[in-house]
Amino acid sequence: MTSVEEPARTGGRIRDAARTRAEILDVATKEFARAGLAGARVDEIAALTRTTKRMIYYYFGGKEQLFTAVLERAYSVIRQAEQDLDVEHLDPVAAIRRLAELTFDHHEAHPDFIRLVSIENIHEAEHIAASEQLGKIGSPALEVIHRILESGRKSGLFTADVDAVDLHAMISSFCFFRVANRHTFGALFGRDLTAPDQREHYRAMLGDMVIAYLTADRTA
Amino acid sequence: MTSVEEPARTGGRIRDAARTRAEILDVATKEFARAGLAGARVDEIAALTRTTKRMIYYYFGGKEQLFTAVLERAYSVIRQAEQDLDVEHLDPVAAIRRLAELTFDHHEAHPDFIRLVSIENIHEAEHIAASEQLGKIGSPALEVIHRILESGRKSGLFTADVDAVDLHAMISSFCFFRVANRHTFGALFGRDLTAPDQREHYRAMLGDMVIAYLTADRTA
DNA sequence: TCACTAATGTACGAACTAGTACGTTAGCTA
DNA sequence: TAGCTAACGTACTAGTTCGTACATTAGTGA
Repeated sequence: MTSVEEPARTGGRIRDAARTRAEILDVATKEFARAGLAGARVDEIAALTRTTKRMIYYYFGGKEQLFTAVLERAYSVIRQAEQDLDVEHLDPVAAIRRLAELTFDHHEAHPDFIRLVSIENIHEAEHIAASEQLGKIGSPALEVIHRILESGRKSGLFTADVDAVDLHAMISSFCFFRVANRHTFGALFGRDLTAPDQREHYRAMLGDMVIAYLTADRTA
Repeated sequence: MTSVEEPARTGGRIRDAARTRAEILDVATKEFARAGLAGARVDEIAALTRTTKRMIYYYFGGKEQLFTAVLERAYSVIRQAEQDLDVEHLDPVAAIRRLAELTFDHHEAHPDFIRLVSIENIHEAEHIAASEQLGKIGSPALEVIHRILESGRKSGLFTADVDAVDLHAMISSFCFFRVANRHTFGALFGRDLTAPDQREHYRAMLGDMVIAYLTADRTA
């Protein structure tokens, strides 16, 4: 998610509002993810950019607004990935599995996003609530899930009476926990949930779990 | 988890090491859960007790050690609940469901514990790692799960080739996410995962999910 | 009952930290 | 090319925050 590419610096002061803003966001993302909202230091964020603290206040207004901007950009990444997903050509079982894997892959690839969301939950989602961009926009994945569920039930494949939001929660919980809680889980049980050689194991486990739930024999 | 009962104060200074220590722990638990390690204030914790900041340093040494002590006590609660669980008389399916419900109930009843664990993960479990009491002690639930899985597989009921730690992760992820991420989930999707009238719905969903996974038809 | 120590209280300081007042300049536009 | 403004830098402050030096006393054991 690094947005700043060119370190082009010719000597004198360079002016590039977009680049300065993006660089602050990049650094702030790492810093907030590392230390939390209260733990992150505005001075430290500024020091890690090419510019000064003054610019953080100039572009974002303050520490909290900067955090909100960081969150907004982090959420836009997964939303884009969900939007780019194409599962219309797949059968319901394969489609759900594909969608679950998308969440699995995204969360694994973006641990900073996971940390930011954890931190935002400590703050009871007040920044999301205050954000025009993030408030109750839902997720592109929800509509996709909804359509797959419809089709799966119609064909008799899916027996579960579950709605899209709950299924999304089920998928997210597994993917989120695996990344977010890997430290305490590893420290307590001696197992690294994100060990590379176990990746396929957990990826398959997620799919198996969701499909088993959706297709379970419910005649008993 | 409140340990301090008697506010007995006769006028002069009262000395009760155990009570003072416990009161600090009670207040610190709430404060750390509310604001995180960096966000919590030692002065604020002290102000909410009957004693002074000096006592925090006297009994715990510092802010970080106090946080570790808070974590240790919080973990001891769920460990005790797991130890008290008796599922030996149940069939494997009922036993697993009962165990999952125990985690579900505990996490719902102890949101502060969930927040503390989230916070500890932001700090990459460094306090657990440094704690003699918490380092790799595992969980009483693991042995229970192990025995149930053995028995379920032997009887042919369970088809899944899963080990106790992974199943524990599956159960925990659902229960943990539901409480830890309820704020962002609610803000984004407009659904309160911890709404009291949905409690039984999610409790059943967890059990259905785990049992479906364990008993799925894997002949195909 | 006397002395000793664990337990407690007070007051303070050094370092940090978010935010801002004020000054400067690059680069665009008329 | 003159001047205007968005973009940027410096230096500072008011308030906070962790931690501690020092003083005090309740309760216990000899």
